[in-house]
Amino acid sequence: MATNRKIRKISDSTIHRLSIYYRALLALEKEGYDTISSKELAKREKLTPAQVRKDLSFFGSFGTRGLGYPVKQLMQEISDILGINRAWNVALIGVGNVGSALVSYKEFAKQGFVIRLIFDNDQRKIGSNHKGIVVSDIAEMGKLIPEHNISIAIITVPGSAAQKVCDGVVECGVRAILNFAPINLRVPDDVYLRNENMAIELEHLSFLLRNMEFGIAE
Amino acid sequence: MATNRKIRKISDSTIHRLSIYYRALLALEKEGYDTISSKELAKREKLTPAQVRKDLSFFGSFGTRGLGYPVKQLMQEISDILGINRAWNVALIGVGNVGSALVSYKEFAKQGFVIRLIFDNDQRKIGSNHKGIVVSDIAEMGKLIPEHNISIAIITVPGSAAQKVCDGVVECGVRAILNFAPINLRVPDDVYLRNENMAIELEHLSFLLRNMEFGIAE
DNA sequence: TAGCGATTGTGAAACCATTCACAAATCAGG
DNA sequence: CCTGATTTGTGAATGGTTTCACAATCGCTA
Ligand SMILES: NC(=O)c1ccc[n+]([C@@H]2O[C@H](COP(=O)([O-])OP(=O)(O)OC[C@H]3O[C@@H](n4cnc5c(N)ncnc54)[C@H](O)[C@@H]3O)[C@@H](O)[C@H]2O)c1
Ligand SMILES: NC(=O)c1ccc[n+]([C@@H]2O[C@H](COP(=O)([O-])OP(=O)(O)OC[C@H]3O[C@@H](n4cnc5c(N)ncnc54)[C@H](O)[C@@H]3O)[C@@H](O)[C@H]2O)c1
Repeated sequence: MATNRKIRKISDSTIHRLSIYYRALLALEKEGYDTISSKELAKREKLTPAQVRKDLSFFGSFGTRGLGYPVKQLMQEISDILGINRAWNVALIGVGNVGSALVSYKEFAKQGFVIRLIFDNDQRKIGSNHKGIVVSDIAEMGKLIPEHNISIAIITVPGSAAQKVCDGVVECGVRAILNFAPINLRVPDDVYLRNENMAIELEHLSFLLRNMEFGIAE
Repeated sequence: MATNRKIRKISDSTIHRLSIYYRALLALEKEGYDTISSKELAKREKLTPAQVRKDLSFFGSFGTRGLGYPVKQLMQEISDILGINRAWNVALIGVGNVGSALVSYKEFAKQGFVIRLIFDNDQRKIGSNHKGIVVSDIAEMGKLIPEHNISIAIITVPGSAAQKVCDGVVECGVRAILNFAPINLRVPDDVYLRNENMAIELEHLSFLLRNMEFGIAE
């Protein structure tokens, strides 16, 4: 099992690529592959075979020399590693444009990320029903989050409210946050924070376009 | 000027941090700061002073020794570098849950990313009005995208349609794509592609939570 | 205008991630 | 059961990014 292996430090890029491998394997399984070599997997995802092997080797030896990796088994291993072989209870705070889109996205639940609670501070929204979930008052967070065993909070409130909301969910014992507000949230060291910042991605594209003509991007 | 400097290769991380510096400077300006030291800027964004200085030094010498960086001027320099000192015409393809959220987000336009065209292939949506923009038939892309001088395409169609849509916008001459579909798009080498994959971020959090108990994350 | 304290800008060092290269292992076919 | 073709798993080499450390520079004050 990959779970009780002693691991020192896995880089963010490796974790990111594990997600990519998982998606590739899903497709390969559908296409009827039983095994896949690092060479072919790498080709599909525009990576190198060595990188695929090195990434996987941090967690164990899942392949068969001369043959490759068994597709189904490797999927199982990666979902063990990523922790997506189980359900996580998720709370979403701020059911506006982005929040509504996320709530109605069925793939998350299929993947094990189940939105159990929705919070807002707008009286017109509190009590309304979103895909079967009644929107709760943000003031109820302290009671409801521990009750529902929430592991992950998704923050989709305006930037001006995000830090306060973040402090609130941390206070409730949530240790993992996905933040959509375009600000740098301050969290304690033992809380995991990931940011989804669409403006930064657009700015990156803008940089690339802007500098194309100067020959920066090789 | 930062624009006509000879630059070899700037790392993705540096570009990402430039966006972060820009946001920090916006806040600092509001708070009334005239100058800011790399030390304080780093502290605010949980980075190191050396990193701030090194990042900026790739593009020029914007600071004053003994004093720090002039806030307003540095903002100007960074927006020159990132190319956000101008407007970019953007097309959005797929006006579903995510697409609608993006269209109604006013901050993008304020930042210079102006959505000029919206495409869909759903007859019920074509012709409807989203924030003043009439949704066009995807079949019109070849005509409208060149006409409107579109630089960036945002793809918010289901994964199954994304590659085809992507090929279409590339065909129209678009060189920068922001993709929300959870698949690895294939684009020619001279097309810039950035992915916004929310599931991968959730999986990263799941990994961290999953492995917390085994002492991986130091 | 000289001296002090602060802070930049930048080579060099340290660190981390990726790629290389090959021994070890397995499969398949006779 | 042996042989050749294949592919893994992994130390070592390479390449890239971050941090260190300090000379150079500037503002300020007297
Ligand atoms: N809409 C987009 O396309 C987009 C793009 C990039 C980033 N973002 C960011 O995502 C976040 C959400 O954007 P949006 O467009 O959905 O905004 P929105 O205004 O549509 O929704 C925000 C929601 O949060 C609620 N809210 C506000 N303060 C709250 C508080 N203190 N406690 C609980 N709920 C509160 C509001 O009632 C509202 O329902 C913002 O930070 C925005 O900057 C949005
Ligand atoms: N909704 C979310 O919260 C969420 C989260 C993560 C990822 N995503 C991804 O973002 C993308 C969009 O998600 P969504 O929830 O907005 O989906 P959606 O079904 O609500 O919207 C998709 C839109 O694309 C249009 N479309 C479909 N095929 C098209 C084609 N060939 N040409 C033009 N338009 C076409 C549809 O008519 C629809 O309007 C998907 O790839 C999804 O996987 C969504």
